[in-house]
Amino acid sequence: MLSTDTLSAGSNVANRANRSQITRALLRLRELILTGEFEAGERLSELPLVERIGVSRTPLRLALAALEHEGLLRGLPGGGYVVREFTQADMSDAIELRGVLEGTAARFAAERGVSAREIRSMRAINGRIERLLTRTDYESFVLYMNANDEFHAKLLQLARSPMLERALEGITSLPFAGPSAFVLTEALLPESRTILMLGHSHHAALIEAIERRQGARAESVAREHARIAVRNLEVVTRHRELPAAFPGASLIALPTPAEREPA
Amino acid sequence: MLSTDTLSAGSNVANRANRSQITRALLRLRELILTGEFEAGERLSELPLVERIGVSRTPLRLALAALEHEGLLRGLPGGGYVVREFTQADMSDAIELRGVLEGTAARFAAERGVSAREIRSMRAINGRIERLLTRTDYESFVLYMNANDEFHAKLLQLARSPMLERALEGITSLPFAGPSAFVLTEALLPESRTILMLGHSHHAALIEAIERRQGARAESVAREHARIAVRNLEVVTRHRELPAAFPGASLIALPTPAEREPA
DNA sequence: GAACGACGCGTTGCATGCAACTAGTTCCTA
DNA sequence: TAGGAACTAGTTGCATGCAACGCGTCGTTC
Repeated sequence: MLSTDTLSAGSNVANRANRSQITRALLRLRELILTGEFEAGERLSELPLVERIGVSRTPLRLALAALEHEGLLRGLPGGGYVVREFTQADMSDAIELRGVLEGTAARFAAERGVSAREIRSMRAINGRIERLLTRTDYESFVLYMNANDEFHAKLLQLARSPMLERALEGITSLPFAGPSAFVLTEALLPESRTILMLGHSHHAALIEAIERRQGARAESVAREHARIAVRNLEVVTRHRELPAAFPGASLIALPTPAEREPA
Repeated sequence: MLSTDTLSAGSNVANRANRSQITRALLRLRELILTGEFEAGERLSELPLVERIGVSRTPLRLALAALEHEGLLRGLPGGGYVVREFTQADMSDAIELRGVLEGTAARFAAERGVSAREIRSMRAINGRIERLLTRTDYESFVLYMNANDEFHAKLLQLARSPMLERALEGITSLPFAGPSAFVLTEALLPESRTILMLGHSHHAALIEAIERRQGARAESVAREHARIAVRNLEVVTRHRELPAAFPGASLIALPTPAEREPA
């Protein structure tokens, strides 16, 4: 097809940068899904996507399969994929599961022991978070998100368990289940500072529990910490008029049970 | 390739039965890996596999990608796949994680409530398990495995959480992490009956806790239940001369002396 | 003798053509 | 008029050819 000519100059460069057409298709597809470009439940046919994304069917199919494994798509029995939709119960369960797994990470870290150096590193990240709490501009929220993600990544690392990393990755790959999924939405709420400070104190308790090798405490604190996100989810879904909502908000299914399919 | 002619008659029949060449390749590859046909760490090149399995490269690649998501293969940075190897720590962590997630399933079931009918159904399965414990023939062990798998599947179902199902599936897809992974190995041990009876009593406690809506108890019983498998793993790896060992035993990496840590 | 460059082989990534299947529609027949 | 059969459009499944890449080897040159 001729239109690839116009793309190829750019795409071949991005090609090497992105490593492959598969990656390119994966990133673009994920972006399209998460920005609500497709209806929840809409069928994704290959040929239209080929035109839209600019890769051929082979890498596109691999990307679609990857997104199915990731949970954003659902395969149809007769072939083909549809955009998966999530109920609010799905979302809050996913967040609760993140809490369970992060709780296990915290428990492992406490039980297996971490060096004083690593404790200091955690405290340093949490100190950065604390300083960011006093600022209310948009950029500080972005910096907060980064620091928060860093804290959670570091916690996972302290558990020293590749299997746990894999399991947690399977959950946080869902757009609404990550540790910072609701931070930017939260910024719009009046009580946001209170919530963020609560999170900060959870972090501090988590560090202390790990340092003192209190596994059960570390686990339960991490679980409660995740439930902040459950509360945010409930707030956001109650005010569906909020502008940007949150990543993957377009995938939420209408809560009416009558809408459920007979199959 | 000409040899497809000889295969096509048979494979086309199996084709429809297996639903697709991808499924065919997936099942065959998994079988080859788990029976130890490949070395742990061995590179799997596509062309030799095409000859060996009898499907073309396209569905084979899809199957390889699926096995990577499943965790049995590891993708190389330059392309291609190698058979993943697991340390004993990986295996025991995976089992512990199954306990954590099954514990969450048990807690959800207790917190959300299950009908008396479902409690009876669980008791019925556990009753079948109890009756099978008195028999020591091979076939009874197979029946035991089926009933045990059924019990664990039912437990997961009672949690009523698709997200939890997905997360648990990600763990139990590893061959050594499933609830019945070590049953057949265990049959060879002198203390097997004692172990199986312990498992049975765990099941009974689990049912009772769910019935009484004791979430914390249900969770901790399920965790402890999974640790039976950790103990079995330790026994088996200590006696590496055991014949069939367990599914995926060929994937275990030899522990480097540095990894033997003070208990 | 050592180092560097070119060539060849094996490998994966990708694009595309063809076949099979599904669903919807129209037309024919009872 | 109602039911069924055939046709058509759209879709995915699959096989294969080609190109690019990495790597080892061999030859040449300094």
